[in-house]
Amino acid sequence: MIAVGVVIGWHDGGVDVVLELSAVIVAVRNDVPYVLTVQSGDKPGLPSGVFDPDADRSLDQAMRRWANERTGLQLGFVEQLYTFGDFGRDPLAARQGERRISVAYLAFVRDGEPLPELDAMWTNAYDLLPWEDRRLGEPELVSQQIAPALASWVDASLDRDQRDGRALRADLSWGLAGATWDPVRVLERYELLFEIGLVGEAGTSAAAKLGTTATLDHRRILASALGRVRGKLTYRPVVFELLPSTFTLLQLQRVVESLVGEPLHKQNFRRLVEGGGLVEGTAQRAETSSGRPAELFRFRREVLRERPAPGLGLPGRR
Amino acid sequence: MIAVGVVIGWHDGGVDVVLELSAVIVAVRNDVPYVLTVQSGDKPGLPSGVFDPDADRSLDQAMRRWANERTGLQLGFVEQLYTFGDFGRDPLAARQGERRISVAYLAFVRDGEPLPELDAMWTNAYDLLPWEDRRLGEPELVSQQIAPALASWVDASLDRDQRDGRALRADLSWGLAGATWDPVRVLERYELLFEIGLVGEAGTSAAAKLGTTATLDHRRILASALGRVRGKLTYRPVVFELLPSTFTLLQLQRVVESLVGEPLHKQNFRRLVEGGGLVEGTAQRAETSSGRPAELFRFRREVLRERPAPGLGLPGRR
DNA sequence: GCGACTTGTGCTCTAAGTGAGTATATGTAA
DNA sequence: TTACATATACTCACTTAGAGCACAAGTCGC
Repeated sequence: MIAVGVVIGWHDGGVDVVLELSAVIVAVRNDVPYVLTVQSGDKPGLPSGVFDPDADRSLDQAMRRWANERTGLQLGFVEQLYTFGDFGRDPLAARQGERRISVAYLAFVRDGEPLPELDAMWTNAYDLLPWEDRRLGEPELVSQQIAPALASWVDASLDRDQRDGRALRADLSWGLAGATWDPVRVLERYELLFEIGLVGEAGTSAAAKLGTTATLDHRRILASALGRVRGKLTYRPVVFELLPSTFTLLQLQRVVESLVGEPLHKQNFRRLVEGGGLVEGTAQRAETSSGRPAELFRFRREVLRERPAPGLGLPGRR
Repeated sequence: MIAVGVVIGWHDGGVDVVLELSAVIVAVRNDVPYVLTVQSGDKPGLPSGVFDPDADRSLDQAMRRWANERTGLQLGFVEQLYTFGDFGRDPLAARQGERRISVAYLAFVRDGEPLPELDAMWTNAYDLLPWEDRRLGEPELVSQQIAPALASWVDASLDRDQRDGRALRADLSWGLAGATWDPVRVLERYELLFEIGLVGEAGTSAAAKLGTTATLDHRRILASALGRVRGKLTYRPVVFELLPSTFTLLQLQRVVESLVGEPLHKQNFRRLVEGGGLVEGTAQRAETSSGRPAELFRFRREVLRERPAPGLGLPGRR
């Protein structure tokens, strides 16, 4: 038996286990959250590769090195997301008798980083998950396609119990029937769409596939990542890893909005951010095209010392 | 080459990769948070085992099945925690040319579940992490051993920058110098203790080893788990997975306190929990030994529909 | 039966935080 | 100079959180 690449896993009658790393690398530019993707066959996918135990002392380190080698990017914030190991997540590998277990990572790079080489490119995260962008209000595809599909899925229940369960899930994750839309529940929403066959990955040949279909379960991984980012924003000052060292408050707000997918109240956002001690003004002003020029701010590291969970406890919408 | 057990990983000049699962199984009884441990040599460790790709379709499922086979327990809430893969986390395996990657899970079982068979036993989580229990105020070992050790570690810095960095880390994670103690930062605290050699796992032969030493990095895993539990409590109604179907508000409060490691304000706790619609009274009262008998409450499932993040947004201490 | 004690439960008061605006400042472009 | 656009200050009503008082309803010892 000869190892091809790094064959990890060998098991009597059964399948091999291969451990790989996947990365959701995020950058924001012009109010658009981008994810680094590579072309994988005819579909986009996340950069991923087999973990080499000889090269790295830790998974985090493996992540950084490998991302750098592969794309030339210098990662800022890096955090492990989740380990995906469902049977069937990689049918191709399965056919070759492999079980691919993927440790997914979330990473940020600042706008302005050199463009990645190779076949990698930046893809608008909302091309992949269009229903998550509500900055201009609820997108049409929610009311026109998703809501009706959810309704008929609920109706197709076999009994009362199942019906209640389905209705609850649908309402909760999509903020229907009086429930509040929770920006964080990205994964729940994706999984529901998967279940009712509205995304290409589900294998349904229906015409109504929402968003750009990605390889394997990479959109699911992206959904986890987006949910994590949205949650993290509120209790850790991670946005600043996406911004240049100085920025205007509106810039900051736009980046947050692009990630959260909802518009924020400008004055209150400013109050939270300034009052919360997250930023401090430099005396400089930004050069501007129209309107009153804004002051440039910088992140205040000291805030970490003062407050237990210094995030942008998001102000209400609008 | 013959597989012994499940050899996962085979690689030219290098080490094999073995994927395993570890479980932090939590139950609360008599105001004590217990963790299921197995004896591993002379030290306690978390139950863990190699992942068998042939047996299970998903890691979660593998977790449940395997925990049930191994301990006879029926798990309630189950959640993936983190994947640990640092070089050196399992020196024994390393000597045999293996790299053991462990996917750690957090799980709850209700008090009253049959005691596990085999060599498994319930261990007080605060025997392993004694500095995390502040229900009776800050434990002595913090002021007597940890704080001084941290201080001299800070003093031993090479330059100003390092000193500032160390001081910040110490203050933040331990709530010193005006910072607030954050119950969630369990992992940060453990890692700091590890770094300054106050825990047995660090290999230091010093007399001042705090808490019961566990095998490998299992205490680190436990620390992640405890941090996760504490965080989760505030925004998801997970405590109820640890309680019987009906309970008094004080019982509920005690369970929360035991996990959070801090005393809570009784009246405000009640207000939060009742006012937040998390529970509803049954008309029954609990049989009591002394004092006015309390009403029995049950968890209100409907709260999920009403509020976006129904946790016990902990009331202030005391 | 009565008071001491224990636990449960209702309510108040204050400070701080949030949502939603109005008003004013300070720039650019026609 | 006016129209416009953005930045920034400030207000006000309302909700939530921290802290504590007061009273209710049991048990226990005498």
